[in-house]
Amino acid sequence: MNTLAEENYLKAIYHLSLNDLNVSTNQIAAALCTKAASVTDMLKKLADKELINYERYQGVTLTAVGEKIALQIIRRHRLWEYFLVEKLNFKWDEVHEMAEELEHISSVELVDRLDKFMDYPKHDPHGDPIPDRDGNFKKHELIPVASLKLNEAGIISGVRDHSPGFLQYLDKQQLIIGKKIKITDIIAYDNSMILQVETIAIHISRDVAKNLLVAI
Amino acid sequence: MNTLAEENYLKAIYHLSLNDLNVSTNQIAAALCTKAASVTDMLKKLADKELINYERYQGVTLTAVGEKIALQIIRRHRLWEYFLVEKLNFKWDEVHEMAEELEHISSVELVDRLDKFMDYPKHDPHGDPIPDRDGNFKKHELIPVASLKLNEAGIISGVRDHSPGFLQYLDKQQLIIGKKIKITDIIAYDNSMILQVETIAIHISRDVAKNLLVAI
DNA sequence: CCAAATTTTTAGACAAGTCTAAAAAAACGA
DNA sequence: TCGTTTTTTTAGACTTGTCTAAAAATTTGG
Ligand SMILES: [Mn+2]
Ligand SMILES: [Mn+2]
Ligand SMILES: [Mn+2]
Ligand SMILES: [Mn+2]
Repeated sequence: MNTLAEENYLKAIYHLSLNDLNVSTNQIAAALCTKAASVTDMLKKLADKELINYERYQGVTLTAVGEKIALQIIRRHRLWEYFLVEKLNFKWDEVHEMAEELEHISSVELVDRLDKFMDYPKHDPHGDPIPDRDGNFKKHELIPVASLKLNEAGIISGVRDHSPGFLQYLDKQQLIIGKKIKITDIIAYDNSMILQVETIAIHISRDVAKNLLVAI
Repeated sequence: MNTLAEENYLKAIYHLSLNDLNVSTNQIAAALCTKAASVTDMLKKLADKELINYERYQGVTLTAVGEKIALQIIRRHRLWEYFLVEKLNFKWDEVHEMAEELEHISSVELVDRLDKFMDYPKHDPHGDPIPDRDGNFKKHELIPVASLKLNEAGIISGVRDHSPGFLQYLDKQQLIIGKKIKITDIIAYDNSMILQVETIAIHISRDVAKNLLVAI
């Protein structure tokens, strides 16, 4: 239906739209590791297909149709990640690149059966919500650990940084999705924090605290 | 590593090599639904990469490296087909097109884990052998039902025609992989046959008998 | 064995997606 | 406000893979 390149553009625009209402050419180029000139070319094609709203120099938004397609691709990506972790026993830092390929497998029936096979998971291994076949999902309100106050508690529910390095670090520290944490100290000097996780105390930097998300 | 188009050419050449030692340009064009001129172009590229042995007008054979790649793709195709049937409950006539896409997912680790997850199946849903990670497989000697004589028996173990229509027909007639059959009559007029399958007698045409394979 | 039919290759073109370099528009800032 | 910087678009080129039409090589059969 759409080419692999088109799907990647739509997905990138969707993700960027979560932070900025209007997405710029340069933002897209950075997200896809391509050049602004290439992006402009593709934006014209996507606009012709009415998947995005685009006026020269004005940035873009997804149309309803474009957003629906983006959500289908994100659904596939997250379901495959869940499959790789839960069924094939990959670690959560190993699955993204494979999912980047698998998300382009086109069969709708396949992804629906995969969803059923895994009993309709609501979140991927990184805590991100999995849209249902109609593109609907509940966006849970998560906050960074960095914004918790002393003695406040939360349940680890997501990450802002999806890089393997960060995920591996969290794994090693036992900072895993679902675990309950509590802020037992905040070091004023560098804003680093000490968390109580089950019976252990863990010291994390401000950078880590900003990229680790909890539900409260 | 190799492009999608290159992988499809190598796979096609491999399959055609099973019937003819030297594979012709036109055979490849027919197999891939493309034109002879396009095939010639691609053969030059594959020869440059030393994946095929090619001299103008002489047809092609796979090099050892080319064959290894072809077998990896066939391994992926058949493992995914097995997954789709055994885990996602697709029917054997529904899986080929999806496997045509899935076979190009590049991760070696993924396919090895999938293999393990399914407990190392030896044959795909159509009875075709699944190469192991090194490309090795046992080629069982199958013969068409058409070459059986009166009162000879065999176990349904494969098909020569993989089209959905043929597979659906076999399903409906209960002519399923693993079932034991015995020739109880051969009608001289049109060479059609009557098979005993468990408690029922089934009348099949010569065409069907030629495309249904048994182990004896 | 040679003319005709068939197969294969070459030549030239096109679409998708990318790039660099340069021009145009927009945004910034003194 | 107006010159400078940044962003975006255009222009032109390249790669991959495809096509049609025509030329060249091979095969076939009388
Ligand atoms: Mn991912
Ligand atoms: Mn994820
Ligand atoms: Mn198949
Ligand atoms: Mn098969």
